[in-house]
Amino acid sequence: MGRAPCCDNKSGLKKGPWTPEEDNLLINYIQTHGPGNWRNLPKNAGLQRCGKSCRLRWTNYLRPDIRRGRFSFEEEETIIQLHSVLGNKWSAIAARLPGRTDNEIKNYWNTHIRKRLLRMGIDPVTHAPRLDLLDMSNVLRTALTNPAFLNLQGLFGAQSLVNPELLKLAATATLLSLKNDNTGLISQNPQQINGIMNCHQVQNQVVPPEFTTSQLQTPIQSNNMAMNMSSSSSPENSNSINPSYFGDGLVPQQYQVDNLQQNLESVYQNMMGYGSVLSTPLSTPGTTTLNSPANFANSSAEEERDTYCSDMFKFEIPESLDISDFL
DNA sequence: AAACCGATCAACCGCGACAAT
DNA sequence: CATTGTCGCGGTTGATCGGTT
Repeated sequence: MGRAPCCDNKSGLKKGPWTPEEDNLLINYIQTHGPGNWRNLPKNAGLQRCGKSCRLRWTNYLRPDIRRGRFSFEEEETIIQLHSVLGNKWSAIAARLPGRTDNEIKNYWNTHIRKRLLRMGIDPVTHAPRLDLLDMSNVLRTALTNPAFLNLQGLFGAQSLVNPELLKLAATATLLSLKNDNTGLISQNPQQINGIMNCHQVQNQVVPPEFTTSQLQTPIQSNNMAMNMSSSSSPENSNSINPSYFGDGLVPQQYQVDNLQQNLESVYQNMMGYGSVLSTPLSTPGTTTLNSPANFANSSAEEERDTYCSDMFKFEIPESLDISDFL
């Protein structure tokens, strides 16, 4: 089955990095005879290499039309767009990027673009949002406990990649969690929380009146629960939410926080459309936790490209979630 | 100064596709 | 049709380098 390896560890065949002398031999031979017949080329050119190694060296490094240097924004955008369509078809992608080799693109993807997409919450395999609700809650919690860290306008702001629905669910879950914890963080940080809940409203200018159940096919829908939390809370019970939160009032009088949190997760999974990213088999394993505090603290020059790339992954569902009365 | 660590990228390896015989 | 040989692709490795401790 198949063929015998081209480079069968024959004695005398060199491996490893190419020397300038070897490069010159290969270049001179190909300039004279042209590429092709890679199996016989090294013998004819006087190289102690296998044909495969020669072909690789030529196509990936010595070819005169190879374009060296940093990838431009346009090239990077092209790579991402093509990858979303073609997947790991590096040669097909390279065919659309003059002067770039498949190996170069593959390396650049794995060392730069892939990491950037992960940092942006985009699964580099599926090109779909990869938001971990629980991690999001951790981020928000960290923001509340460390206001100096809080730059949510930038975090979720004008170039946000995060589905605003999802963001608000995460924020809500966090707030509910904090409320449940009786940490006092909510009452201590009303401005920050308002910032969390309103930051997307600011950026989108257009804000639908409420988060309607028609947008969600979720367990919450069966409870007739809308996510509009603009009504007043039930001060007498810190673990309950006033029924008026849930829209048409067909919900139980006391909707426990635990149930709401469960439903939030269900909403999240349904909104994502392809199951939870917590368990999606297509998600890249071993990846950096999305939007972890460390990642934000370590913003670097590459963040410029985060902004640049973000337009390709924007969502279009601006919503607000007024929780002012909930505080 | 040395050790360590992560990032980068050239090069290798195995395999599938396909052409030639 | 089966076998063999070549090419090219995609995944992976490992050497090197720069930054950090």
